Amino acid sequence: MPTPEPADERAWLAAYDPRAFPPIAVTADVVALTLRAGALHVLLVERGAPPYRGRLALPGGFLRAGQEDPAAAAARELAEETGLAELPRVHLQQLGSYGAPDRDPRMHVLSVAHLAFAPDLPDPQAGTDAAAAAWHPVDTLDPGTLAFDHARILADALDRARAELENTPLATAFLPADFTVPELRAVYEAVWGEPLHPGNFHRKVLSVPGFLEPTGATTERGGTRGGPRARRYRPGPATRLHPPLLRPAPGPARTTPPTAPTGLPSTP
Amino acid sequence: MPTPEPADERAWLAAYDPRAFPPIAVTADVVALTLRAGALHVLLVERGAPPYRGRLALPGGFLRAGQEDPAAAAARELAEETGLAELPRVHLQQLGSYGAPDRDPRMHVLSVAHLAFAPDLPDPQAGTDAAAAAWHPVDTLDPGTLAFDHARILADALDRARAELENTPLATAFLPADFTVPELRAVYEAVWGEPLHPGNFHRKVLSVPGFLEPTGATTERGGTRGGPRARRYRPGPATRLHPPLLRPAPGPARTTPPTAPTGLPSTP
DNA sequence: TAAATAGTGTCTATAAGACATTATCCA
DNA sequence: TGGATAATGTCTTATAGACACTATTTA
Repeated sequence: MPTPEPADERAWLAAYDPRAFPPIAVTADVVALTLRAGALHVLLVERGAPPYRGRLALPGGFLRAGQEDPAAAAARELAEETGLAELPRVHLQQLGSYGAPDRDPRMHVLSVAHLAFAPDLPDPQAGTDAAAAAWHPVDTLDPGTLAFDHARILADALDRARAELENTPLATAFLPADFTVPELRAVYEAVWGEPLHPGNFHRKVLSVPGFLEPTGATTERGGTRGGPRARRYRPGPATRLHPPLLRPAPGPARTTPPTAPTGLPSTP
Repeated sequence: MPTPEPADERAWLAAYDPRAFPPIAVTADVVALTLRAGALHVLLVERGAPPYRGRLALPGGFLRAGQEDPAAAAARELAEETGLAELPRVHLQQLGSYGAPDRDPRMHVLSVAHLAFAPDLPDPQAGTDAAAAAWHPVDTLDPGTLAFDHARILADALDRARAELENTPLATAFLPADFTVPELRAVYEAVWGEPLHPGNFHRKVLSVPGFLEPTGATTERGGTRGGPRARRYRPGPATRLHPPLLRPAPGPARTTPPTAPTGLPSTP
């Protein structure tokens, strides 16, 4: 710790007693993504109090100091907003923290943003705390309507999700405990926003060791418009995909992605 | 940003009055990595006050509430600890936040960890605030000696750095403004901890569009043990490497990496 | 029966890795 | 002159993607 200068007395004191510092509030926010009818949806709440009253925002709330870490707070907030007492098969991971001093007009608030992926979740229950929450399709959503810097957080979350689909078995988090290869392909197509070659995708996902394990069962019926029954699989033990499932090249030479390279805020 | 409604100020102020909640302190910590004599080093400080007095820790400090975001605080702390008034060519990015309630015995402290990469930096100046700071080789460092949960943060940082080398031009952040391909290879070998094939590496990095740009110049002298002069390059405009520079396969089928897939803490 | 789809086969261009070769420079 | 090294070339194997094809099921 730096030696104090006279002008820095308060900082010096705080180095030994953090309680002497002016407070910063800490929240846990959640970008909850799910697939509904083949389209990617995000859970948003309508704010009932200022600031940004009436605007859409990511679900979230303040950490219970001394009681929970950010991940636990995010899980709690998600359960409250969806009205689900228990969160089945929800994959939760940290996205990053957003702490610009003026991002909340009330005071300095640092938000630890999380990503949550889940299979098709029901609509939030009416008549509960979650009454103001609803699933919104991400591709028809106007980012300008979001409160605070939540448009930026959502954009980073989508970037992160798209990137993780390449290197981790994350896509299985959008599906029930067992699923078919075409269903898995639908996840990739919905998140990446582009069609994939059915045949090549099929061969490729099955060639990644530890990604999928056959259950031995097949679907009860064929596709709604015909076709044979598909084999069912469950997620394998792999936590990284080797080799990765790379996205189709977005162009001859893409050199400038829309946001930060890692999906996290960075400074030069 | 729309302005908040000047509604019932006391109502929401009371709801969010920091004194109504047990406070959470926010720090910005930095995992600063540099290459010295071909080996990866991390900047650590010896703590001069409890808790963990005398133990090694990552440099960091409390955020100035209402004045700076985590990235700015991290840059400030790094400058203070290295004794450098200015940080030349330092690449700073957020790693993730660590907020377990008991990670600091004094109170609930949330740490926003950052990664900093820089070319060979000088030793911290004696006689300054940075007197207690020093560079430590990461491969001979005993993680058990680190204070708080900094061993975990360091491990996550190294995982992140190793992964980013595959997909981003991050390696150039360890080198001066212009460099040679063998120097770049030395960065990859030091961070990944394994030798790379010189010929194949050379051809591969030059094949990635936007990664390297020739300056037209060469080194003044050949290698210390002979060999021709090497051509010099500067970083190109690419922010993502297409195709990525994948690490040599760590084994026939690695299914369980040491920590979280993304280098960020996650919960099931 | 017609259409759609699961799953497999085949071919080609490209890339990765092992290895060899040449040219250049230091001691 | 010998040894080390930058840079390039060659060869083999693996992979990605385009496309074709068969089998199965629904309407």
